[in-house]
Amino acid sequence: MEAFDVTALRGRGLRATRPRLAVLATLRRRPHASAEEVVREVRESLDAVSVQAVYDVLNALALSGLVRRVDPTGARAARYELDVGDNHHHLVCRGCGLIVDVPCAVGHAVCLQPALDHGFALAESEVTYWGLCSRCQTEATGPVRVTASTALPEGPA
Amino acid sequence: MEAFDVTALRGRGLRATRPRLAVLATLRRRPHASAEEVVREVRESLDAVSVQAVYDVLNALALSGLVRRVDPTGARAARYELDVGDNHHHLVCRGCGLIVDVPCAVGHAVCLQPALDHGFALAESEVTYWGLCSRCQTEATGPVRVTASTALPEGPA
DNA sequence: GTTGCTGTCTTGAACGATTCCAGTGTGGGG
DNA sequence: CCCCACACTGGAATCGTTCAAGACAGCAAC
Repeated sequence: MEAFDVTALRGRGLRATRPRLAVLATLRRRPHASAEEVVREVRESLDAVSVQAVYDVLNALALSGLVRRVDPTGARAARYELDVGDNHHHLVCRGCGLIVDVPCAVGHAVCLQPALDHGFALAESEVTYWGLCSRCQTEATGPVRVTASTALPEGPA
Repeated sequence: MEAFDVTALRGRGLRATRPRLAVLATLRRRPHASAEEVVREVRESLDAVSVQAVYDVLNALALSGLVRRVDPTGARAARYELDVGDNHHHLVCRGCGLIVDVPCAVGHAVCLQPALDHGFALAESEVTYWGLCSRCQTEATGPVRVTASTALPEGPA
């Protein structure tokens, strides 16, 4: 695991430093961690790591494609996950902010091709499903954080 | 237009105030405006409107479903648009941040249903297409703001 | 038209996530 | 093993957004 990360980093021309390896290990353990969570977790294995170092590491890893940055509309802080290259999508709970991975719904490129491309060179498409997780459904008292448009009754999306 | 907005506001139990009407007019003229742009534009028709008033208005309108808040991963500031209820998607330029509306690509509910719902009660799905707009494709010198994962070669999304 | 209540706007300050800067250190190719 | 470019540290700044308290103004009732 360690060795794997070391080669992954070197393969992209990045040095294999302790903070970087710790960040990768953290994201493997906890996908969708916020920068703050990463800092907390990394500090449990390494004595002193600055917040800025973590941001720097996350940016460097995101730039090199090892890490994917996700920030759902309305979330306070960005989340990070290892970029495993499967281009999965996310299911986000409007109640508690829980993020769950879901594989591509359809298995073909239909989601990648918008009806009109307006002259864009398309690189990627990203799908976010919004809803309420099972726990927030039962606890109607959960913190409700309505951020964007309200519920959609049915139909095409 | 004015009258239409007035009834729309009152219909949701909101007062029809000048700042609110001005914000709605601004968003009709410029979809995907940031809060700052809205402030600037609104101040051209109204003498004095505070930044906080605009944020308050945008939040109130978003909560009532008249306005949709969009913030693409990596964007500094959130964007706002009138919620016309057609649940369209967005095409975002990685170069300059330009946002363009696209109708739902497929016209059926395939995008709304992830393969696994993990017990979630789904409310909505949101698709963001990433790429380079035609201008940024020609100007290779444009500001490149890589934020999340890097380009995806092909295949399912 | 006037009055009064309540929801809105204003001013001013705070907050949290992220970034910038300058200096120190350390990984790893030579 | 040595050196230096790349990484990390600490501190401060920035930027979008929100909070709080008080002044103001829609609009419903009279």
